[in-house]
Amino acid sequence: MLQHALLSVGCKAWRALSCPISELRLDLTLGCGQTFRWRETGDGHWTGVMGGRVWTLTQTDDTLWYYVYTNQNNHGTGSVSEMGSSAESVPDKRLKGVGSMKQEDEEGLKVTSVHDSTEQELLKDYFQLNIQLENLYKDWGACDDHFRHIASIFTGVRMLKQDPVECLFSFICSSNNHISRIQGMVERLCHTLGPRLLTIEDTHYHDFPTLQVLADNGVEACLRDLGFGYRARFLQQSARLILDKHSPDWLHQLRGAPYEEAREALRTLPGVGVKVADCVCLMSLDKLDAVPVDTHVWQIAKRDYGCSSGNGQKTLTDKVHREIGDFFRQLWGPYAGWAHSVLFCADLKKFQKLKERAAGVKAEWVKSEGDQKGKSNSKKQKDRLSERNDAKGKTAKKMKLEKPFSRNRTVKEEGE
DNA sequence: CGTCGACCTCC
DNA sequence: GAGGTCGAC
Repeated sequence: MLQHALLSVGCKAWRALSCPISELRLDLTLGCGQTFRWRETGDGHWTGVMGGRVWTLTQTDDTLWYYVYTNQNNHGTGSVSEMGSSAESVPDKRLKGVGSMKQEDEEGLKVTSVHDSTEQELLKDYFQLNIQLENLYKDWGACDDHFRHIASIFTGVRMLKQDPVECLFSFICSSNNHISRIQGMVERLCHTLGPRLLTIEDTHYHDFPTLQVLADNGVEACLRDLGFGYRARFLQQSARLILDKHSPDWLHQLRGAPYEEAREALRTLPGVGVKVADCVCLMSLDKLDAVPVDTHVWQIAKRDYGCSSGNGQKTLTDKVHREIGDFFRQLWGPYAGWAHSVLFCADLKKFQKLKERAAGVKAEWVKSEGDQKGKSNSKKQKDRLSERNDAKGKTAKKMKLEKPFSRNRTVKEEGE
């Protein structure tokens, strides 16, 4: 039976990609709620489906290791593609020890020559490794002290370039929901409607369902049975609308459209409001400056940046969405969506333990530098904002920066 | 342009 | 109530 790969057991079967930990942290990047398809199947080992293949990823200091499974030993249906069959049985042999390692090496090389470059490119593309995260962190932190201190702990948080179909339909599921439940829903969605790829240790790995399958009339009832609630209809109707009024690759084509245009196009789909549209733009359509504003991001803007947009309001109106988004775009620039994900990640409950370290670092810093530094910080931030205002020909009136950067804020207790 | 209730299910 | 959207005031 196929088993989840472990680097320590069969490292010769793994392939390596040079990638320092500062450029990518798998735990944060795969666990921050931008994708719902990866699980930690071993210590620091993440297994999931991407590009129609099943992968296990792990990393050491300067290396991203990846293992691509093949369908040999698959106990599922015969509908699995034959792609990669030349690598059959490599996983099992690797995991059984060192006895036949020599032969496996040769086999591994053969496999590598056929698939390695494609799969490596797939991985580079998915993690967008051509974009230098360290440089971006420096830019964002240069005029934003809050960011800099959070970022000193939350390194390597990067945006994935996801498949637009998977991204859209996953985020339609996200309304009124938290990450763990969305994960369960997406898992059931794929298990029920997506083609099976292979089975590892009794876990079935499926690809994401196609638009054609999602658009079927029976899908709503099916998904309601699976606990999707009112989102079941949104999913089916959105798929239907895309196929009827547009085309199967309409979503992909939105990669070539300007941000505003793509955003408005997505909003014509049922179940897609501003927040979901921004998520899809940022996470699958290359809109680097799309900032998805939800209640958490709103809290961050108010609590950590003294942003007063929507103060005294109960709900997130379109106007507040726009103002918060503009606020962060002014602050961070063209990669604002990427920067936002770092703070968003740091606000998640499951990463609070890490954040306490950040708070400690910050406390020491405040202690050693004193209040003067804090004051000049907020000045620096305002300078930066007005610079951007000037550059874009906008008035300072648009900015909602009220109070200076608060240095003694409490660690957030709630949230996912 | 902003508020309100409803929509599903889970904790 | 929840990381939201929709339709009606």
